[in-house]
Amino acid sequence: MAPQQPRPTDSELDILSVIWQLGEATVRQVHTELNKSRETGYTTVLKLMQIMTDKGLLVRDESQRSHIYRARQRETSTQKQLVKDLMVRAFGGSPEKLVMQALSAKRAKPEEIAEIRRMLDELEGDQS
Amino acid sequence: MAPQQPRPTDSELDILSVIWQLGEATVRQVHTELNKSRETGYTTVLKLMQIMTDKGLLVRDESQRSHIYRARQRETSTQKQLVKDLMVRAFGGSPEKLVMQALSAKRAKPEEIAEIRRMLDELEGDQS
DNA sequence: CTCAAAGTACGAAAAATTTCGTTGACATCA
DNA sequence: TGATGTCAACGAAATTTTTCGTACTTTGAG
Repeated sequence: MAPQQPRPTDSELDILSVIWQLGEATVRQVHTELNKSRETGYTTVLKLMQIMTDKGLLVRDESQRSHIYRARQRETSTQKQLVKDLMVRAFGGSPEKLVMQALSAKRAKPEEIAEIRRMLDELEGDQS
Repeated sequence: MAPQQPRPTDSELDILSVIWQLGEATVRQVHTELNKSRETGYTTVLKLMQIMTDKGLLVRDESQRSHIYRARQRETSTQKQLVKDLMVRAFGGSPEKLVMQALSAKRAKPEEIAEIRRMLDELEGDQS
C-alpha cells in the first residue's frame, strides 16, 4: 500500500501493457500473452503481479478462485507519468524536444498528424 | 566494448545529462554538478562512468591525469532511442499517442508549438 | 473418495544496478 | 623532501529487480 504511484519497472510495464489491452486479466491470461513474445515462468508473472498489487499499480478481485487484476490507474495516466518522467530526465523538461524526437523516431500516419494538429490548435486556443 | 548501445539506466542518464550540458567533463565536474540536486559519492560517479565507458556509452580521453569523458552517441541519438523505446513499451508503438500525452503533460510555449507545426508540415511534405 | 490439474503464497536465489571503502599513483606546496 | 590533496582502479557490499522452486489449497473428473 504505497501512497504514491511508483514508476513501473520494465517487467511491470510489460504486464501493464497486457492488462491495458485486455481490460482486466488473470495471471494465466497475462502469462499466456507474454509468452507469445518472450519466455517466462508462470510463477514469475504471478509474483510480479502480487508485488505490483502491493505497490498499488494493480488492484485485485479475489472473489473468484483465479484472481482478476486491473490497473489501478488509467492507461493514459500511467503513460503521462512515464512520458513526463522521460521528458524531465532526458529532455531537460522540454516537451518540444521530446515531441520532435518522437516524430522523427517513427513516422506518424497522415490521420495521426492531423490529430496532433488538432491538439495543437486546442493548446493555442485556451491561452488563459 | 559492447557492439550495441544498451539503453542507459536511470543513474547513467543522470550522468549523460550533465555531459550533454557541458559537452565534455571530468568525473569531478560531473560529481559536482550532480550533487547540486542529489547527494552522491565521488567514487560512485567514477565507477558509474567507468562502467558506462565499458558499455560504450562514453568515450574517455586519458591523455590528462584527470580523464575527460564524452558521450559516444550524440544527444539526439540517445534521446531518439529512449523515446522510441518508451513508444514501443508503453504506447504500443504509436507516435501519436505518445505525442498527445507529452503535450498534455506539460504545456509547450507558443514558439515551440509553432516549431512542432513546422515539423508536421515537413513530415507531410515528403510523402515519397 | 481420490487423483490430477490449476491456482495462490512466499522465501529465496539470481541478476542487474548502485554505492562506497581502500589502495596506490601522481601532483603540489612549503 | 615529505606532507597533503586529487585522482583512477577495483573489489565488494547494498539495493533493486527478476526469476523460480516448493508448499499448500481448491476444483473437477472419474
